Amino acid sequence: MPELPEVETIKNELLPWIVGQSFTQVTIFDTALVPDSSAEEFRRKLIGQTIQSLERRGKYLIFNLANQALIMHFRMTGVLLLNPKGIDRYARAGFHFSNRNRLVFSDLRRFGVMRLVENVDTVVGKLGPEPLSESFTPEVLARLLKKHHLPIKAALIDQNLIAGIGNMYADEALFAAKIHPLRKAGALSAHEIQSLYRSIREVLCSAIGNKGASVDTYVRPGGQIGTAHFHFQVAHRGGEPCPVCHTPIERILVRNRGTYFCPNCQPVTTQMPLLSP
DNA sequence: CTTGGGACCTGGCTGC
DNA sequence: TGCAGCCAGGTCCCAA
Repeated sequence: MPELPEVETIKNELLPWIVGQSFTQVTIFDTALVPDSSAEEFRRKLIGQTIQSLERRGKYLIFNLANQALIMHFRMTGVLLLNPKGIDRYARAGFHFSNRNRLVFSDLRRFGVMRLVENVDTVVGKLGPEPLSESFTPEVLARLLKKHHLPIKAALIDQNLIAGIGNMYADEALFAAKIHPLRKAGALSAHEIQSLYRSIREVLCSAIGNKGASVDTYVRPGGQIGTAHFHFQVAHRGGEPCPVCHTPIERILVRNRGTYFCPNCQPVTTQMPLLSP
């Protein structure tokens, strides 16, 4: 499932191929992909436009055009393939560019969405801060979590609080910070928030370094897998021994989302600091 | 306002 | 062997 590291990888690897190019041909195979307009209108508006720049905001990929932006969201199973050999059965849209490169949006579960907007804020305006930006500090994180009573796991994946963290990286960050996923967001200590802040940034940076996690259908634009999932400590590892203490990793539901954690390393209650004898 | 739960979608897996 | 039923999860929508 493309979360921040996966979309960041897609952006980075696509950038040299399509920035400065214009759309010469657009084909929509699945009209559900463009909920805001007809396929024909979408096609007509896009053809001839030049891509000025490519950026990521949260889990959104933004193609900046002259006076508009094409915004894609991959949801769970969407992928962008650069010059694929053939068209697979899950292809939802195809793009041709002036330099003869092709891009195919493929999406098994059909949750992915593309929008063409004048103002990107109509789509990404309510997103919380970018966790890897300079302006995201432990103080900002503390302020965001302060007044909330929801489980910290639910807070981390709420895009309006912090942008880009999804189910698997939330579990990884909480494990690294030794925080139980059901702890109340507003009840974390200053020390725990410091630790969580560092863990979020380390987990995301490391995943970007590994070009994302290919746990579902995610592959990079060239078709190669990302390797971040090989380094997962708890995510999708229910029943396996914790890499730190060997306690079996548990799976619970938090807000109806599968949540993996180590019951020993991430205790429900805050541990009192040990006093030396 | 905040929080929680279901819907959407389809392939893969489990169990009868 | 066949197939019903459940599960995966990002976001939207609605209810409490």
